[in-house]
Amino acid sequence: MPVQNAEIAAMFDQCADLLEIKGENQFRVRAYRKAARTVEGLPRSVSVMLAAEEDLAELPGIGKDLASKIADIVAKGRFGLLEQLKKKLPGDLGAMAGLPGLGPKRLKLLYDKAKVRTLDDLKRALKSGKLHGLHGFGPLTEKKLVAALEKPAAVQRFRLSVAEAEAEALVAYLRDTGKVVVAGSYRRRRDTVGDLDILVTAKQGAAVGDKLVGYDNVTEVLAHGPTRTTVVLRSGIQVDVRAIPEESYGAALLYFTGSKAHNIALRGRATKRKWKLNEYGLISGTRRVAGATEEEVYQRLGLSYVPPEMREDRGEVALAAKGPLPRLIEVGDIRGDLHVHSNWTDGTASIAEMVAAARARGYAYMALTDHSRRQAMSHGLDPAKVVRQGREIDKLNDKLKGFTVLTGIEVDILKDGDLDLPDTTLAQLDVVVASVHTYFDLPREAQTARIVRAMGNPHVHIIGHPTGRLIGTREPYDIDMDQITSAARDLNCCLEINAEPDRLDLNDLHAHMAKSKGVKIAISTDAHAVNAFQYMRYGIDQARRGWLTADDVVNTRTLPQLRRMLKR
DNA sequence: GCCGTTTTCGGCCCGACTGTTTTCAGTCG
Repeated sequence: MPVQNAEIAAMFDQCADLLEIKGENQFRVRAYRKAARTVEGLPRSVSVMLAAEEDLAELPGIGKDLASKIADIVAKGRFGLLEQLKKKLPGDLGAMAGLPGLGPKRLKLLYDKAKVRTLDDLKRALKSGKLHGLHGFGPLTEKKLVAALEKPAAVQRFRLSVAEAEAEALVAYLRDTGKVVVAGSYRRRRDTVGDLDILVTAKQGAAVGDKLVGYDNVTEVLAHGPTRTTVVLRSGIQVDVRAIPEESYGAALLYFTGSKAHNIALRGRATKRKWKLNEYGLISGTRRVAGATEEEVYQRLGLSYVPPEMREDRGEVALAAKGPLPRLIEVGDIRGDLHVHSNWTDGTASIAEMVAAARARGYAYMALTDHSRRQAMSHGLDPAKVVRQGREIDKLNDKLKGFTVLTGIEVDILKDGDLDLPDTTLAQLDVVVASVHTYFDLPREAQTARIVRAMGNPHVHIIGHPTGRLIGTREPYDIDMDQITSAARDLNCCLEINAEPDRLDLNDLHAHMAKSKGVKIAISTDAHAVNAFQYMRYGIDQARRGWLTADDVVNTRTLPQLRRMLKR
């Protein structure tokens, strides 16, 4: 099985950790980390790129040496340097590196002076008092380590929609301290958020932190200084609040929005101009060149404005240096929803109610795509029921002015890639979404072949939630997205960005991969209730993170255009 | 280990907070 980009990235990250503990040149360490991010963010797998004889050394942060190391990993499936490092530094240093207060320096000290190599070693050393007197290990550090070992901090990320609820409440609470904005991965609209980074422009910086510490939901205060305060809320989410002066608003927003890699790229450009970029502004000597707005900072760095969703150091800085970036898709570009359920199967509302909700959003059309018969639990439709539902839709359409209900189905993809309804039934429908709902654990080749086979059916227009993941509860099934997107392009089949906040599937990287091959995307809510149409914006978020424009998305089209595009 | 409209060598993002020191290193984001 070809080596995955994510595996290579993980190897480079581990390598960086070990090199750092070993005390290697920090820039060499950083080079491995940067390369890991580059490989991880590629729209195509390096195995495929190598097979096409592409030069990996042209990728940002990857030079001759790392390119040959990647080629080696792909060829052998193993990474020699990492194996050597592991031999030199046996144990479970990765797990220990996750503990608060343990960075490379203290880890090395533990390793060399106290022979601590695993979490169990550390527990014993703490208990026996072996660490007393070890440089940098005072009573408080020891206490924190003991606490962390007893109750390991759940390294959890929160779904964007969950983080949103917390963020909105906090913003309201802090509003009277100044201008409040949520930055970080939340503003970049990542599908999950690790912590909330909140920025407040306030004259009295300390007052903001004080107010945060007094928030009802705070269970722990991790840091509390004059300009920066960090707390943990009852839900477990960590909140960082930073107070900054008005004239630094733009620079601070930029800095706090990240990503870290994007910031580093920007700072590199500043350095080249003999400037310095920090959260207070773009600074030349002691003079502030820019800082009040983000636009101003980008402009002075010779860049066009980069929307937060693109700030991942995936090539957007180079693109912004060439000229204006393409206008990313917006919620207002959407003219209809192509994946909607009703109470004919597992939805909670009638077709007419769903239509009313779709019209209220200003849509021109909606495809009703209830489940097929295999979904017995949700009363999936058999061929006869499909016909009956079609008649009801016809009647409804006769009465509707300026809105069209498209007939459709979300048909199950069976184990071998066959579909759950006969072609004669599918041929009668306007929109056929084909989805996997069973056999999630097939091996990669079989799972991929199954979906490609379904796409090969000329009646299928869209593959629904292509990876099947449920964020935080179910891993995506094992498929080769490179193959899937190539097949989608060759077979002229659309892929879905399912906007349901638990799914967000395709994710941003996959959406970008699809776009880069010219595959058309449908952004759909999979609405099972009238209020679920509002999830569209989460789908738009991920589409923007995948650099999609309105042109890449089929349901930005007028109905006649859409009909033409879906034809196969 | 990467990279170059100042450079193929000598740089490499930057500041806040904490705990351990006794003026600062380490960690973190």
